[in-house]
Amino acid sequence: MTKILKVLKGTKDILPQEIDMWHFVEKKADEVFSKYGFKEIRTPIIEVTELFSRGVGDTTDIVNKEMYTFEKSDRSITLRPENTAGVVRSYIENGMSRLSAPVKLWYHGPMFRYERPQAGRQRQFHQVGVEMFGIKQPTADAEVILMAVNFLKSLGLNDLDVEINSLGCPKCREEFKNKLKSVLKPYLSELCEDCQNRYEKNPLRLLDCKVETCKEIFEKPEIQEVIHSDFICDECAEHYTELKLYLDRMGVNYSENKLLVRGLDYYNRTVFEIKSNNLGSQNAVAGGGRYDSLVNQLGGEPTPAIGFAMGMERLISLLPKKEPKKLDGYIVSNFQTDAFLFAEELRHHGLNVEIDLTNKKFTKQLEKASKIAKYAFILGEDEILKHQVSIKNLEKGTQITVDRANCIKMLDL
RNA sequence: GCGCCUGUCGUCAAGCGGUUAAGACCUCGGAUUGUGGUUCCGAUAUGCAUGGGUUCGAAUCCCAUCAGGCGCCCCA
Repeated sequence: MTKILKVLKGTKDILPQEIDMWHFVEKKADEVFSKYGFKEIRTPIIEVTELFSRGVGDTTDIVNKEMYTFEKSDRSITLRPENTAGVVRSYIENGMSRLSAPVKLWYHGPMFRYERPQAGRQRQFHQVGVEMFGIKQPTADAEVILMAVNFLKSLGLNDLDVEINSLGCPKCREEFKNKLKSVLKPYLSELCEDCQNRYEKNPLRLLDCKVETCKEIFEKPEIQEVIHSDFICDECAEHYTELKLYLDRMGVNYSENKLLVRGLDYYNRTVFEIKSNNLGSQNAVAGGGRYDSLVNQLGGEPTPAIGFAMGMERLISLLPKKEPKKLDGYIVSNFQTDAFLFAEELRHHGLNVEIDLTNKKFTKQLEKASKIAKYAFILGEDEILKHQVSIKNLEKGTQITVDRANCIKMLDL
């Protein structure tokens, strides 16, 4: 037997019966984000590898071990693992810094990360996200978080937890890193291998570790003291306080999580995550934050920016299932030419209509109609002779016979 | 990369060393020569992921391979 080919590990077909959910989320994103003045942008799925190693940061797992990278005529090309870097590239390349700030962009599309798939995690997955450029004030942070919450609400997702944190700026972060390193130093040999690595490369991410022995060490009072110390500088603290003030006034429920550290190197100051309790271990539906140095780092004028991304698969898995849409009409007839012509006429008037292509028996055609359509349009011998059509409401079982010419007028049924 | 679990029809499954490999849904055909969605009848796996082994006998036990799922890590 010929071998059956299957989808690649970690990828999935989005089948017709679930496509309505995707359209729903995309439409809501457009609706809600447009209300805040965001415009959609579509950037390529492939970019030069350097964009991600420079943009996302080469100490991150994403860049280190999760990228789909290949060589093509001497260039190293990568399937985008996230879209902030791509949007920033486009912002710079298209001179959007000359536009009046803020520049507000949103996107949706597939991303690729080479990881072991599990619940809520695929190798090809889809994100919907936003980026806002040019505003350094915490009003931008507040608007973006507020919009994220409102978008989720518009989908019917109300009971999600919003967590926020401030990572400070490069200056205060450096100080914090050093403090953390010095207090952890005595325990260095007891930490897990990953943590020992992180200790050198990115101490902030130590706090994310889930290994029990590491967690225990982090519980020690002198370490807790550093973790919970308000290390951020006055300016950063003011920014953070103002953000919280806005969120309070806007009625956004949130909790502060000092351990919330993003795995992407480009974040500074505000970071946030939105989590659900109904997702299993991959419980973040949204993650985002401020990245004030990224534009400059990628060769643009220094431009403050903030954004977030949401996992579409995770969002959709939280939504109630939608019933598949039914066809407006199904033509039931053994006169195929007439059926064709009449179906076309109905289609020209905007209806979704199918006809039987195999000339099945009347009862079979009606049975099919009842399964997939709201109305059966019956064209039998009588109707053909009199230029009529019998319209049967398949839910109620009622039926009327009318002139075919009039039928069009009555189609607001 | 590491741990755990699982592979029986298109789908969901029963099966626990000897069965004709249940059942349900879907699909198709018929009862019903112009009235469906409720009813009734019938069809559909020489086959239990693949390859070895144990046994008189394997879907059932063992090993390997492959595939899928879940968890760690990380993230959306």
